[in-house]
Amino acid sequence: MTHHSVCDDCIIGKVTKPSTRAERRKAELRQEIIDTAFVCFAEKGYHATGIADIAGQLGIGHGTFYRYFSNKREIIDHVIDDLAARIIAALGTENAPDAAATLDEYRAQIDRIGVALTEILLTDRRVAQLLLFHATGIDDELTQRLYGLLDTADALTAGYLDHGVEQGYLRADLDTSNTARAVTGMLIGGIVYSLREPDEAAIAGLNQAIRRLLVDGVRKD
Amino acid sequence: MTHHSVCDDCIIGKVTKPSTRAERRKAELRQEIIDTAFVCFAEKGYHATGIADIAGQLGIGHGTFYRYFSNKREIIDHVIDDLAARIIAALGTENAPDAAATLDEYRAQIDRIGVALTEILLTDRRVAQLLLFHATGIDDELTQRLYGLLDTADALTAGYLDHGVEQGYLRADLDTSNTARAVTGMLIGGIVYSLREPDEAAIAGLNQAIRRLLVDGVRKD
Amino acid sequence: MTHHSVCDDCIIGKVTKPSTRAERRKAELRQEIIDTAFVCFAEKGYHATGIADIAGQLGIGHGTFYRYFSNKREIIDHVIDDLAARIIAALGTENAPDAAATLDEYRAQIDRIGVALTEILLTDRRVAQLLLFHATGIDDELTQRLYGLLDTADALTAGYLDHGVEQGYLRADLDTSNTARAVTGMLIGGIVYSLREPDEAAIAGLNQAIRRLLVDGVRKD
Amino acid sequence: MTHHSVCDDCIIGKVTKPSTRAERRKAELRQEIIDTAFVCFAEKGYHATGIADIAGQLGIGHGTFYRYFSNKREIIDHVIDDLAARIIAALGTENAPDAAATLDEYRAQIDRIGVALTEILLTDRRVAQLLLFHATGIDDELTQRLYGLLDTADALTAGYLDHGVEQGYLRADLDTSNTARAVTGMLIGGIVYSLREPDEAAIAGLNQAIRRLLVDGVRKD
DNA sequence: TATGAATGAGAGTTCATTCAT
DNA sequence: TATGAATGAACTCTCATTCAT
Repeated sequence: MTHHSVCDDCIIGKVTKPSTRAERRKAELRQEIIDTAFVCFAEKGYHATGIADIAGQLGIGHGTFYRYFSNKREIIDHVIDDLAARIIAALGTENAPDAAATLDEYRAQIDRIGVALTEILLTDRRVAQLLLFHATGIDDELTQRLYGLLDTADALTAGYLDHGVEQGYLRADLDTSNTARAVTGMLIGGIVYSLREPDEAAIAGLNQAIRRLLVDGVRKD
Repeated sequence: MTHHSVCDDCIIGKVTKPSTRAERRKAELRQEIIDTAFVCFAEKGYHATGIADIAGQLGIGHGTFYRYFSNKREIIDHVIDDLAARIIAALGTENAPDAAATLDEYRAQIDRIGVALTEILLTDRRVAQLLLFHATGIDDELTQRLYGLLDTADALTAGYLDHGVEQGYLRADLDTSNTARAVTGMLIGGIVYSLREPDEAAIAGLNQAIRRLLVDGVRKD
Repeated sequence: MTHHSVCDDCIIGKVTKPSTRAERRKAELRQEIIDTAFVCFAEKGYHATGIADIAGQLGIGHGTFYRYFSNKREIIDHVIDDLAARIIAALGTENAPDAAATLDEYRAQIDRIGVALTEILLTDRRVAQLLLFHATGIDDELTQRLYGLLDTADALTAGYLDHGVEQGYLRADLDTSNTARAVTGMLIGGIVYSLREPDEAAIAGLNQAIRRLLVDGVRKD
Repeated sequence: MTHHSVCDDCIIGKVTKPSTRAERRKAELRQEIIDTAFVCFAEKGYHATGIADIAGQLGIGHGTFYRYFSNKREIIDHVIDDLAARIIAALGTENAPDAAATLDEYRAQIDRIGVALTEILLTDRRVAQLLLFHATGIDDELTQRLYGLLDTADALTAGYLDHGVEQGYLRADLDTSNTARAVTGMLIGGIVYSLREPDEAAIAGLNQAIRRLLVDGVRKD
């Protein structure tokens, strides 16, 4: 009854030939359902969204939904999976944690990550909308998965910090994992702020403050 | 249809005489309903909680609920109001932003605030549980109110920072409002972490990292 | 999850005062639902009957049904219970197995029982309709209960036979329990026949044949 | 809308040439569908069995079903037809009603019939399972067909009795048709008993009692 | 011809809300 | 004033049937 053995036909490495046209169409529709569900959940919330809404939006009969997913509950897992994959893909491309060798390079790298994150989330704010507002509190299991995403983010950040410590441009006694958690908190805070405040200048200001806090701290000297 | 003209008999300044005993009893029951709703919402979530659950828990008929509140929707407003008041009360008591005159005193103050916050949220984790997991995504209006709470927190934090800048122990060019937002993010991140991780030592570690980041920054020198 | 602890407010011995009027009305409605369900199930069958049919027939909202029974499945148990009680009441009244002391009296008693049975089932053929046609094959558990009714009937008949053996007007080596089973079979066969053939004379003919078979056997001499 | 013009390619007298191979294959599959439907209906009941179950069990697409039968409803007719044919075949082979010339031969014949019946129904209890539990109450029309089977059984039994009367070893004034109905009732009662009670000795006991009742009656002398 | 993807009528069930008592 | 019986809109899910491939 565990929902997590989800990715039968997941994201990466699909070297398998597109197979028959029927199978391709099936996979397509399946994906379309996930995408539409994502939109509905993000905009109206999980509870306010009925299967009929998703199906109607897509222009399919609502019975069809159940040919692809056996549950309303099941689909949000797939939606979340997709989002996680999307985010990781967006972040992971060009910013390996070992790319920075000096504090200045580190600063530049942080800038790039900030821009990338902002990009994703301004491009489609529904991503954050769903993850932060509508995916919470549905289920213990789903909550655990969200925690897992958080852990991933923490680990990612910690990787950058660890590298900085190794390279010597970050404090040697830095508690990297806890600091990473704090940083993730700031980032998510920034994302929430971006959700309310569409003004890019304002967002840039907050990004700046976060970077500054992260790099220099608030101490005067 | 706006829900916000809520506070007929709100939090502060209830100088109005206790009036008749009947009226007092009524106010009491009203409060009990709010408290019970808080517990139910926090534990099972808003959607999974029925009016009948709240009433049953309290031992009143569920029709009675509608003599005190006209909506299921309405009550969560009051629950949130109560929580906000509780948190502000807990924070505001002894820690005026102007209490710190030096960096050391500031550091000490931050410690006290951290302890106070931890206190509230470890004492009754349902507070955070509700605010962060179950109050989100119910409603646009409620979301706006949560944003309002966030703003309050930001403003509070900004007050401390402004004071520090004025006193000269914080950087003069500090962007206090954006930095405050970043700090609030860290705090909430910490709270979320506390929710999953009941080990007090771990929480203390994260608190420490947050304080350190806030005061010293991550830079080596 | 066993359905059988059914009779909270069952059939016999209701010495408990009718209590409040509200409670009486509630019990009444409950009974009306059972009766209406009986009618619907008997006429259209269990599967073809929707909760909405029962409620509509009764003129209540279909949500109301669920205030009295938690399941569609649950109500047929109560319907069957009621029928069993009705039948037993109808049979048991005046025909104790020890009422017959001679073969002639036995013959007369059998006549009376036959008449009583015919009475019940001609009065409301839906009873047999439901038990024989629509209650079968719904559920393993329900099937077991029907078997139980059959056993009761067998035991009842066996009682009469045992008494006859004791009194000496029936064969001493009679296998009373198996013969009772055979007799029950004949009776049920007769009931089925009555269901199709409303002509009372025809039914009387079959009754006669059954009695004759039972008392004299088919042997010429 | 009458379902009864069923037997396009029925049971008996299929002298029609086997025609093309394709046609033969078609008839085969058609029969396989009927057989599989029989198994499913008998085991899970008509309502609990989906077309997809039958098709899946057989390994064909469930769309294919509709190339052979136009209805879910239609197929049970064919299933019943098949069963009737099977039973009649099993009974009719060697036990012509005119085979018995004396009471002793009659007794022996009854034994043989009892054995044959038991044989059929113990060999595949699903036959009785379906006929007695799952075919009832589906439809008025189907009920009529079951009644027809019953009539056949009655007529068959009546034939034996008539013959006995003619031969003079049965009572001259015997109401053969009604007695036959009673006998059929006993037989069906016995079958039901066999369904619950797999112990062969118990079944033999009941068979014995039925035969005794039939031949000697319960009268002491 | 065989298939299974698509469909939607319709089922059972829940629960916020009303209102007579 | 407090109650809980009554309600029905709304929801999730099933499955017999159709039809393009």
